[in-house]
Amino acid sequence: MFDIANDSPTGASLSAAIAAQVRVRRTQRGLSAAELARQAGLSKATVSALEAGRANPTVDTLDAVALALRIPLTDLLTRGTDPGPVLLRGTAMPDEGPAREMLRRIGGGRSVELWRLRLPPRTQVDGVAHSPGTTEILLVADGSVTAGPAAEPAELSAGDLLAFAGDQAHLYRSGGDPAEVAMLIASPVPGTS
Amino acid sequence: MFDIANDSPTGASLSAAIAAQVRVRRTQRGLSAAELARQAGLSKATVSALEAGRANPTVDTLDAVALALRIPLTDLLTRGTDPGPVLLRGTAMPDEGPAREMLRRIGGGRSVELWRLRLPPRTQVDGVAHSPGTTEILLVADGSVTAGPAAEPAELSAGDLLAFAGDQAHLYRSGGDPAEVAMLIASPVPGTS
DNA sequence: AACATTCGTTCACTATATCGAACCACTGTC
DNA sequence: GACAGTGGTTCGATATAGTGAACGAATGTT
Repeated sequence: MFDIANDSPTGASLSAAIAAQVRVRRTQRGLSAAELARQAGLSKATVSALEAGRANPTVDTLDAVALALRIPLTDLLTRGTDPGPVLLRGTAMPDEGPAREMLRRIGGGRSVELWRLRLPPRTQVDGVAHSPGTTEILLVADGSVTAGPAAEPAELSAGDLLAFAGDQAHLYRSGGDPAEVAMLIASPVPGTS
Repeated sequence: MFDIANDSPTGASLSAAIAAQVRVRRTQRGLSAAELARQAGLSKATVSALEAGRANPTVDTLDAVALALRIPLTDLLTRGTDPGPVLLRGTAMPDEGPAREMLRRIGGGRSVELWRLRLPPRTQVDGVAHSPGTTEILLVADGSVTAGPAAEPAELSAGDLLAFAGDQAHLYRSGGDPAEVAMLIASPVPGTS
């Protein structure tokens, strides 16, 4: 069965992520912790605990911090994601009721390209390795293809979905029939870091 | 001057926004408040207060709720819904040779989520309006669906691709057969400008 | 040198977010 | 009817997030 990777593993790592975010964005802005506390209308103790990762702040305090840092609230909650490939077969979902499940979130600062790839029978296309951090997502619309990292390609048929890191050698190869694939390339924008 | 538009106008409305989000996403998932509390490991009182908009939850509780709802934590904090319809219909590819064609490029500074949506026959799911600037891309893997902006949905069948602005009311509705849709949500990261 | 600021942490106290239980409304089921 | 189960709200009790003050350490000022 498919264990869909949720990027929220533990609550503990959440406060750690918040701590890192706050500290980074604060120093980026050239603020001292005391000054941040002042501008946010919080006590120094709160900010100190926040950045030490031993806090479980309320949304109000987080909002105050975000406002003082001039960043959107959600930016403080982005956790580091370093996923492996996601392979989703056509029948992976449970049977009952309507279902909507997130398979993967790709961090901010991305440029997204949407491609459509058509392969005549028995054709192979070698994908160029993109810049580090690039994620490719394939959705097989018709036919069947062998695609993915060159080291470990996957057999896909219509309805299958594959997400993998695009910063390595990869390929798309059709079988006996023509194949159509929707491809999405999410690459990091070089400037945001 | 550049006052970075924080999507948190007032601190008070924040809890209201969270309340609305939680309630909508919960009913969408067909959960009762009691069941949500159970799955999230919270007390019914907490969930009740949350949905009543008279709570200032900690990130841990919010995270628990988001996890139980199978949605990213930040989705509970998004607020503001603006229109701006854009529709792109993926049609047939040319016939000869291998082809790789870029259909659309979405500007940088995006966060990308990959979802899978499964619809039993004759089922409608109302999509929650995402933050402004969000783009949704649907690829119908199986069956046929009527999807898109609520004001102007499109008829899609297997292999069809639809991209539209997700920051408005939208829907996914299946016909007589069950449908499977891969859904991609590209949302702007407001910190980058 | 002594003094004044500012920074960041730690501590007891207060405010409050969460819990557990009680409660009422509603829906079956016998 | 009585009864058991679920859903949602309200209310004290409790755990804890936040505060305010004190502290040592740096740094600058006279």
